[in-house]
Amino acid sequence: MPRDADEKGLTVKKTEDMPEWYSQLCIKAELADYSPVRGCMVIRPHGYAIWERIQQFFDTRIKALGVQNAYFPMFIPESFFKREAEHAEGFAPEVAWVERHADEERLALRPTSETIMYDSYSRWIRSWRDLPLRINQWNNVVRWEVKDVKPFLRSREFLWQEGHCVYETEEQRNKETLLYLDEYRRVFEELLAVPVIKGEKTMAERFAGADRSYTIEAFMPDGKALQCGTSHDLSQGFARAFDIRFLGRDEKKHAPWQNSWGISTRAIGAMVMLHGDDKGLVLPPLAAPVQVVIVPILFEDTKAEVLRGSAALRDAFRDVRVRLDDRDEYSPGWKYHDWELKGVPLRVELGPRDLEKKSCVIARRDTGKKESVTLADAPKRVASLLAEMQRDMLAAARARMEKSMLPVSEEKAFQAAVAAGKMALAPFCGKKTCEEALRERFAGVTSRCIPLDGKAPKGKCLFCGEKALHETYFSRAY
RNA sequence: GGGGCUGUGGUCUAGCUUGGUAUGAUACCUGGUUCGGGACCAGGUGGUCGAGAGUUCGAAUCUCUCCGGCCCCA
Repeated sequence: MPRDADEKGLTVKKTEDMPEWYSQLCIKAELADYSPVRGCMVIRPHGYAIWERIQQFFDTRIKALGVQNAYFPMFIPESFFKREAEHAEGFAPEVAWVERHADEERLALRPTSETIMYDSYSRWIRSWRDLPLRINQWNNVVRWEVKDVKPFLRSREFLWQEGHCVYETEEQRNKETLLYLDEYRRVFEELLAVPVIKGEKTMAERFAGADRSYTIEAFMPDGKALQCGTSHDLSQGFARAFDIRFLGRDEKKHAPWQNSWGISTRAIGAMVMLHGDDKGLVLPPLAAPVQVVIVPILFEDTKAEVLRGSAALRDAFRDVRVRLDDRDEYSPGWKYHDWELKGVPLRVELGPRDLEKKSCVIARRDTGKKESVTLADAPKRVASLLAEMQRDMLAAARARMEKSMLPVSEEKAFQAAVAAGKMALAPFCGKKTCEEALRERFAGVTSRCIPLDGKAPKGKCLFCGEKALHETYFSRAY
């Protein structure tokens, strides 16, 4: 695609060509780069630092809930993979295989690790005293996607965490599955400022091998939903297939209850697409690797003082992640553009005029507003602006999302809503066959979730006329 | 599965119809000058023209094969 070569910044507007805008943004903001292998990406330091923010936030939370980290192999024997029939069938189209010799069993590159982990679990679990077992791993998985590959949103290999817990009782399991889902909500809303809907997946969208799948769904500005995290109540098929049993308090053998849950680097994609603008990335302060950048305005005669003042300011901002950009080879304007492209939440400008007034200028990335603050007040003001920006970004995104959610009660309104890039909330019977028929009629539209805080449905299923079980969200999706 | 477009220094690109050893911009390096919203001047580094074969005195250019990328249809 021809681009203006002299444009270091984005050459398309977000509203004009969002797929192109998104790809350019990921590359030019140095979050990611292409790789020699189609469908795979390189995560560059700026992108990886955001992933580390996510890891740190979530890892701290789950450890407080009693989860331990571990690591399992990325190669899974085919025989393991096939033990749970529904699971094997569900993942079959996107599994990549390693085959070395004809007489050796081939190995799957894990698309998810239920099978290899549960094989170990069967040896580790003997009695009810071994439960609950709560293990998480931060790892990579491979899903051989063929179409619409994009940095972060869909790639053949991606990073994620997968938690796999085993419980004595169904009640405890059910309760915790939802607890992890709520932790995901916190990652997205509190850290990434991405509002989400918590819900249950319909039968057609359920994880292969689960009795119930829960999801958090975000809504992107191009009218597509993005599944951001899932938490599954697994069927006891896994326990049976991998022979996980425990001796209960009643001195009898029981099959335990399990869940699995995951979020991936896709979270970065959601944040980029939701908050980015025509100037580049906009990072919510808590997720930003650098929260404040100080740009000194250097003139020959005042250079030394301004640099000294800038360094003093940097030291005064010791409670935030701050960077002093004292590079000599770029003009201040060039640096503004560069840091805006990279999404740094606050920029502090310090020049001779400011220094004379014992003040500095603070500019907000999300609103573009600038204000002059005394040097003495700057650290406090920076802290409060960061907190404000974090809140405002979530509130603004939530307001936009709510405008995109539309309850409908007849098929015509449904069609109009999804065509207009909205998320339609419709009464639905929940049947797999009904949903499959619906996908034929409305190309690209799928059920997103049954909201957990939803009301009882009014009337019949919008698509087949049978009894409606739930109000359900539908839209196009990534 | 069918059809179309495309591949030239890191990036974007001219040249291809009509064959003569590659144009410009940007980036990068050096020096100078500048710096309150992408400064400027001078010099410089960097290309087996996607790969292979063929035609020709001579191929980025013509022919064939292969490989990659993008788009449309089923």
